[in-house]
Amino acid sequence: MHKAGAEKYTRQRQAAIRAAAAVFAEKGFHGACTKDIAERMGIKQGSLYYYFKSKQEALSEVCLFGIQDYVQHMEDISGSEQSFEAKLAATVTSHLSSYRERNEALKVYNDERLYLPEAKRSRLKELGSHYRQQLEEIFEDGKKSGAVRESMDCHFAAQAVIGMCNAWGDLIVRDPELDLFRVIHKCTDLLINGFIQQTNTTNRN
Amino acid sequence: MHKAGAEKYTRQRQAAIRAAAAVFAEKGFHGACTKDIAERMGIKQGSLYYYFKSKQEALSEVCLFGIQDYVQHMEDISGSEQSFEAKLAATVTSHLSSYRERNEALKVYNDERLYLPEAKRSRLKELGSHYRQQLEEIFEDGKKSGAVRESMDCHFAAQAVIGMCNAWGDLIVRDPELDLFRVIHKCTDLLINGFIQQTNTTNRN
Amino acid sequence: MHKAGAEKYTRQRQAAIRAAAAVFAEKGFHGACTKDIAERMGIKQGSLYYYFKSKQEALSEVCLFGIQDYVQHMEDISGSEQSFEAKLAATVTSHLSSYRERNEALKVYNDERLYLPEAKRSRLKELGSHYRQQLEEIFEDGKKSGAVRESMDCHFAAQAVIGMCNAWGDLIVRDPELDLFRVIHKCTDLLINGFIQQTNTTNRN
Amino acid sequence: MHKAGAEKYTRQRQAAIRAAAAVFAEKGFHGACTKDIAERMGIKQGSLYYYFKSKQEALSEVCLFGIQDYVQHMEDISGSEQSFEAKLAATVTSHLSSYRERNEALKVYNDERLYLPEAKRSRLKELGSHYRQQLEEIFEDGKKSGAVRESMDCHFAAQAVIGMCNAWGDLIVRDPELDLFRVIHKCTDLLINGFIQQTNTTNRN
DNA sequence: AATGAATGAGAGTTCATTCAT
DNA sequence: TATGAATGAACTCTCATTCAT
Repeated sequence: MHKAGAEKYTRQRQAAIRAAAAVFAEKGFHGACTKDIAERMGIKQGSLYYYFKSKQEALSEVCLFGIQDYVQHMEDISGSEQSFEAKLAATVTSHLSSYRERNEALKVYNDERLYLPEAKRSRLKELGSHYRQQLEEIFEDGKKSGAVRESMDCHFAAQAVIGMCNAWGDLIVRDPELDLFRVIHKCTDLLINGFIQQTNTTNRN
Repeated sequence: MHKAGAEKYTRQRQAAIRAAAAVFAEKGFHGACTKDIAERMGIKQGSLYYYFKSKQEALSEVCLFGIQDYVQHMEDISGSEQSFEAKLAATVTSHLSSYRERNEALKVYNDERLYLPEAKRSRLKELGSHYRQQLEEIFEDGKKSGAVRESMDCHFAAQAVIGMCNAWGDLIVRDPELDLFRVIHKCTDLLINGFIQQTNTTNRN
Repeated sequence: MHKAGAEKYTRQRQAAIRAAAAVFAEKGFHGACTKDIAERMGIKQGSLYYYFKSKQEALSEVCLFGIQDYVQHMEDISGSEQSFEAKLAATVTSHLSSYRERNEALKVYNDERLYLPEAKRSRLKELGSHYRQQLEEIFEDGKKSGAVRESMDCHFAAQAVIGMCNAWGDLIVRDPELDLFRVIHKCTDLLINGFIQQTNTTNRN
Repeated sequence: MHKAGAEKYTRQRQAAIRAAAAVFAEKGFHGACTKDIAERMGIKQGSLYYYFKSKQEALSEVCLFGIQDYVQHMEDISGSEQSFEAKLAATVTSHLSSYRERNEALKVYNDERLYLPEAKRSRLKELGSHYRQQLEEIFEDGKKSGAVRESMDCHFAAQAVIGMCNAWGDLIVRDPELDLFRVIHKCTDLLINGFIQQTNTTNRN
C-alpha cells in the first residue's frame, strides 16, 4: 500500500503552500521567485514542480488556503442565534485571528489574488462575495432587530468592516508582537460605538 | 534662453511619474515593466531613462508624489481651529479625495513602498509617521474637549482611520463609478457614531 | 553518490573559464559578450549563469586561472639551486610557455584585469607583486654571485623581463605558428647578452 | 572670411582627439562611452558628432595621432649617419618619449587598434610595419658594421625592442611620477649589454 | 557650433519551467 | 521523490547615433 507515501506527499504539499504563502507575503507574487519558496522548504527549485505545476498554481492554492477557514467561520456565525453585537464581535475575532493562524496566506489573498487569471480568480471571488453578503445580512438583521441604525448602508458597512480588518491584519502580520486580543476588542468597540462620547443623544444623521 | 526647454522636461517628467503610478498601481512594482510605462507616455522604453535613472527611482518619485498633498493637507487641518468632528471629517475627506486626484500614486505608496531600499524608504516613513502623529494629536485634543471617549486608545484610533481610508481608497481607485462624497460621508459617520443605534445610553465598554 | 555530478560541474566550469578566456582575449572584456562565450561552449547564453554569477566573475576566474601555474613555477624556480643564467632561462621558459598552455588566459590577465573591482583586483595584485619580487631576488642573488652587473637596477630588470615576456606572449597568442622554443631561446639570449658583439668573451650562441 | 571659425574648429577637433585618447586609454574602446569623451571636453554628448562622424572614427584618429610623430622620428633616425648604438638609443628615446608627449594616444594605438575595421587598420599596419622594417635595417647595418652579433635575428630583435618599449610605455602612462630619462637609459643599456657581467670588455655605457 | 530629446539595438541578468536521471 | 542542468523568454538598463532647433 502507498498510504505512507500519499501522506508524506500531502504533508509536503501543505509545507509548500505555507512556504509559498510566506514568500509571497514578504515579496509579493512577482517579486518572489520559486527558488526562495523551495529553499524555505529545504528542497531544490526544480523539485517544487512536484507539488505545483506552476508558480501561479502555488498562488492559487495559497489564496484558497488563506480564506478557507475564515469563510467557514462566517458560515457558522451567520447561521447562529446571537445578537448583532455578538455576531459582529465574532466576525472581527475570526477575521483577525485568521491573520495569526493562517499566517501570511490571508494577506496574500488580499494583496495578490488579482494576479491570478480570471478563471481562477472567479472561484475566489465567489467565496469572497459570499462572505460579504453574509456579513451584509447580519447588518440587515441588526437593523430589523433595532440594534443597527436605520440610516446605515449595509453594503457599505460590510465593506468597511472587511476593510478595517484587512488593514489591521496587515499590521498584525507585519508585527508579531502586537496583542491580537486587544486589537480585536478595540476594533469591535470602535465599529460598534464610534469615536465620540455618546450623551443621551438623539443621533442626528 | 532655455526656459522653454526646462519646462518641457519638467512637464514630461510629471507625465512619466503619472504613467508610472498608473502602471505600478495596476500591476505592482515587480509585475510592471518599464515598457508599459513608456508606452503609456507615448515614448519608447529606452527614452524613459531620460527621466528616471532606474525603475526604482520611478517608484520612489511616485510614492513621494502620492503623499505630498495628503501630508500637506494634514498640516493644515492639524493647525486649524475646529471641533474634533470637523477635523476628523476633514481628514477623511482629504485622504479619500487624494485617491481620486492623485489617482493611483497613493495606492502605490501604500502597497509598493516596501520595495524601495531602506535609504529612500526612511524619508517616506518620516512623512507617514508625522501624518499619523498629527492624527493622534487630533484624537488627544478630542479627548480633552470631551468629544472623544476617555477609553479610546489614540494610537489605535489613528491607525484605524488610516486603515479604513486606505481600504476604501483601494475600492475608489478600482471603481471610478463610486460616488466619492457618499463614501466620505459614510466613513466619517461610521467612525464617529459606530454602527449601533444610540439610545439615551451610558456607554458600557 | 553524487560524485559524477560534481565532477561534471567542475569540468563544465573549467570549459566555461577557457571559453571566456578565449573570447576576452579576442575582443576584450567590454567588447566581448556573454553570448559569444556561451556559444563557444555549446550552451545557451542564459545557461552560462549556472557557472558564473556574472560576467565579471568570469573575468575574475579567467585571470586567476591565467597566472596560477606561472606563479607556481616561479615559486619552484626561486627556491631551486641554480645559476643566475639557468634561473633566468627557466623564468622566460615558464612565462612564455604559459602563454601557449594557458592559452589566452594570461593575456586576459595582463590586459583586462584592470576592469575588475578593486576588491578582486587586489588578490591578483598580490600574486603579481609576489612574482615580481621573487624575480627581483633572483637578480639580487645574481649580483652577489657576480653573474649580474653591479650597475643593474634589479627592480627595473624584473619589470623589463616581465614586459618583454608579455610583449612576446601577445605575439605568441596571436600567431600559433610561432616556434615557441626559438622565441624562448632568443629572448633569454638577448636579455643575458644584449645586442652587441662582446669582445674577448666566451659567449656561445 | 571664415578663417577664425575654421581655426576654432581645428582646435576643438584636436581637443576632441586628445579627450578621446585619454578616455580610451583609461577604459578601453568598448568600455568608454561617448558621453565621457564629451564631458572631458566640456561639451554635450550629441555635440561630439560635430567633430567625429562615429565613435570608431574617433578611435581611428586617436591611433593615427598616436603614431604620427613616432613614425616620423624613425624616418629621421633611419636616414641619419650614426653608429648602431646611437641609433638604438635614439629609437628608444623617441619611442618612450612619445608616451609622455602624445600622452595616452600611443597606448591606445597599441591596445585598441584591433577594434578598427580591416580597412582602417591596414593603413595603420603599413605605418607600423614600415617602422619595424626600418628598425630591422638598423640591426642589419649594425651587423655589417660589426656592432651587432652575427647570431642575432634582426626580425626578432626589432620586435623585442618594440615590445620592451611598449611594456615600459604602459608603465610610463600609468605612473606619471616615473623618471622618463632613467627608464630610457636603462632600457638602452639592457638591450645593448644584457644582464650579465661582461668580462674583459670596456663596455659600460 | 551646440544641445535636448529621443531612439533602437543590444547587452547582462533573472527566472519559471522542463526533463533525464 | 528529488535533483542538476539547461533553456528561452522577458526584463532592466546602456549607449551610439540622429535630428530639429
